Amino acid sequence: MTDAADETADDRDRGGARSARAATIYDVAELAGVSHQTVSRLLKGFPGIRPETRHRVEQALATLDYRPNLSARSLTTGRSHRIGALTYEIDQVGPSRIVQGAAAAARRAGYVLDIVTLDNSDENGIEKSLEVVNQNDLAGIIVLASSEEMTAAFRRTRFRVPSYLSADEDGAGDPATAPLALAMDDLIGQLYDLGHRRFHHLGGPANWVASQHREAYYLAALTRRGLVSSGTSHGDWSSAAGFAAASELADDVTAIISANDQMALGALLALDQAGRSVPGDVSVTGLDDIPEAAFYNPPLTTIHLDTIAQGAAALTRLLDRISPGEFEIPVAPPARVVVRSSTGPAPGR
Amino acid sequence: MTDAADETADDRDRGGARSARAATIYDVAELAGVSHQTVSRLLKGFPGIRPETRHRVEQALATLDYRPNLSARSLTTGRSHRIGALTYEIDQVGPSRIVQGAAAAARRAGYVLDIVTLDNSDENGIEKSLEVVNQNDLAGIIVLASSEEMTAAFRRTRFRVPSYLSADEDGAGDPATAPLALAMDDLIGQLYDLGHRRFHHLGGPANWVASQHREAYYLAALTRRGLVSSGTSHGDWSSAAGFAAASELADDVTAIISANDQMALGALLALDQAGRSVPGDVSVTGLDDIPEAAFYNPPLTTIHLDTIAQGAAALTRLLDRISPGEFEIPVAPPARVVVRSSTGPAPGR
DNA sequence: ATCGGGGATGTTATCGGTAACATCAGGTGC
DNA sequence: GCACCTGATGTTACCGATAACATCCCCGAT
Repeated sequence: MTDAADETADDRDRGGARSARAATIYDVAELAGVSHQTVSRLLKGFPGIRPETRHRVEQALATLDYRPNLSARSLTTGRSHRIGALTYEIDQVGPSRIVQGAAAAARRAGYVLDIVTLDNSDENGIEKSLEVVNQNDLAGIIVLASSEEMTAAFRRTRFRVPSYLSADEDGAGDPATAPLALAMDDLIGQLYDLGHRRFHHLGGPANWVASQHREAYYLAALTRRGLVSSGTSHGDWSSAAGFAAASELADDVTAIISANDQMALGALLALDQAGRSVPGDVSVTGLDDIPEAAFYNPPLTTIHLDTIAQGAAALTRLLDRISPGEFEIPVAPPARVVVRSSTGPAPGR
Repeated sequence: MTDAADETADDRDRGGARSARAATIYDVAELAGVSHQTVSRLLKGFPGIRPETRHRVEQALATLDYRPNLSARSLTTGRSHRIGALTYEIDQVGPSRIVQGAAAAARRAGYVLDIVTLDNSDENGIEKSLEVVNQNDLAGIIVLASSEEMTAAFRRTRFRVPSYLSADEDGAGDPATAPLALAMDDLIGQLYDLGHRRFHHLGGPANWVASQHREAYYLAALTRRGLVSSGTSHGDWSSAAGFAAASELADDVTAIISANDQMALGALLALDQAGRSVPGDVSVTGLDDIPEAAFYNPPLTTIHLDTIAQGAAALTRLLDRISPGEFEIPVAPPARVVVRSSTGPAPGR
């Protein structure tokens, strides 16, 4: 017996309880003494209905506790209100907040998200998952976190509904214009001004679009200052990966730029165990600004991203594709550097 | 323009592309020269079809790339394959993994999860959300993280489909038998053996069922040993709350038992800033064993919970209610104590 | 040769909505 | 006073599947 699955006996009784059969517009029509079409019209907000008739129908609606049958509705209208969302690793804080934002945006627009989590370990999971979402009758398909493989599979697949491939939390990937690139440049610039010259990057998985963008921004910011990166270690976004990477760091590196906060946490611990002080000997930065980052020890300097807003924006773009012009695409606040205590002057300055 | 919403021009082209109209069983039937019913039978695995006919139909199926219209199917069968899931705060690691487990279990059984995230700030959000899920035609409704208010609202509501109220990650709440209670007793016992006598609890929100259970287990474990708790500080599961609570801790407390790992992280930082060493002066424990907990500084002693399995188990119980006997309810591995470096002998021992 | 039976397949009704068209009553114009 | 228009409402068809019932055909038993 599992904890989560547990319940009181009371629950059990209530859980099974339910009304016999849901009322249809025909039931309502009969009770109100009108035709089912009149009911349908009223439900759709059609204006030309006599006040008295309207009242009778509304009464009947309430009496029978009418709820529309969505299957029937989407059968006739030919469009459902479900959106298929593909994502990796929903338990990672970044992606999960993106999903949260997307789900909220969908709900506001009267849609629901059908979330399909991809299993990292499954080789042909992508194709299979794309197949699954494509089978169901969806209003649209959105990919919220993408790898190279995902991108390729997505391009190959012919979807029968509008689809949208979000480039993860990073964006266009253009180091000159992407908001995150600007923030990254700002971050590197601040460290440069503090005297740092040897930088190392803790990247995400090499095949993730987000990793690629983040690394590109990092490299661009270095190049702009005439610096060459000490190297990039690719991890899997986990603290364990950050720990491992930081354990075998070159001695001359004074600044570690991590592609997310969790890996930075691992790096923090590895450095501490190696007897190197942060920020005395090495400065460490994160990316995302998850809520915990402010409570790492030392509190983490990072780049704040509004992932919820990004998820909402991505979903709204899909909605715009489903019914153009109907939705206003929100502008997310730009990424910004948050300076805390994990960064400081380069040693010897 | 938001990062997440961004894409290459290439995406844009493909995104809009889609086939004109999906093939129906009638299209397939016509192409194969049979009746639509024959197609339907074949799709349902009806055995009595001549091999030659079967072949023709399968050919047509493939040619037209047939996909069933789920709306039509659930309209006739009278049952959908969507499950409404209500949860708080999907960005918290614990709940989000529960959702992940539930979603995976649902998908395996051929259902999809329609996730509704409750807004904490919204006072009557619960009623409204219950209303929303109850409106849609769902196969079942599950509540994955519950507060007292949620529990009450759930009991008041008359659902038209099977419903299930998971008692969050904790379970029955019986301090004598719940697996988590056993682990908590083990944890307290180990600290007791290390000489700790003054314990303080960092609890979750007072109205959360999970908080109540966790605190009850904590108190029961103390009582069993003739101890009295120094007190409970109720936080909102966040590191910030843990930080605040630990900042005003009584001097004689030597062990802080947090109800989740994030709050423990906050406590760790607060103690460090107050000049109290962990575990030299104070021992700190978490709960959940999120992946990052092993990389806190010091690495956190905590109770490992398989939240993904719990989510799957909870969902399977709902499925069992939807179609009894068809699903096997998995048994999740029990909770267990994971000793790391944030705990040690009480000072002066 | 005829009838019965059962396997393979076809026909029709149905689910609960929406859309298109039909009807009906009352008021207006001439 | 009658044709006509229009606003309110009713009727019918249809979406794409499944279920129930009907039919057809072939084969063996009598």
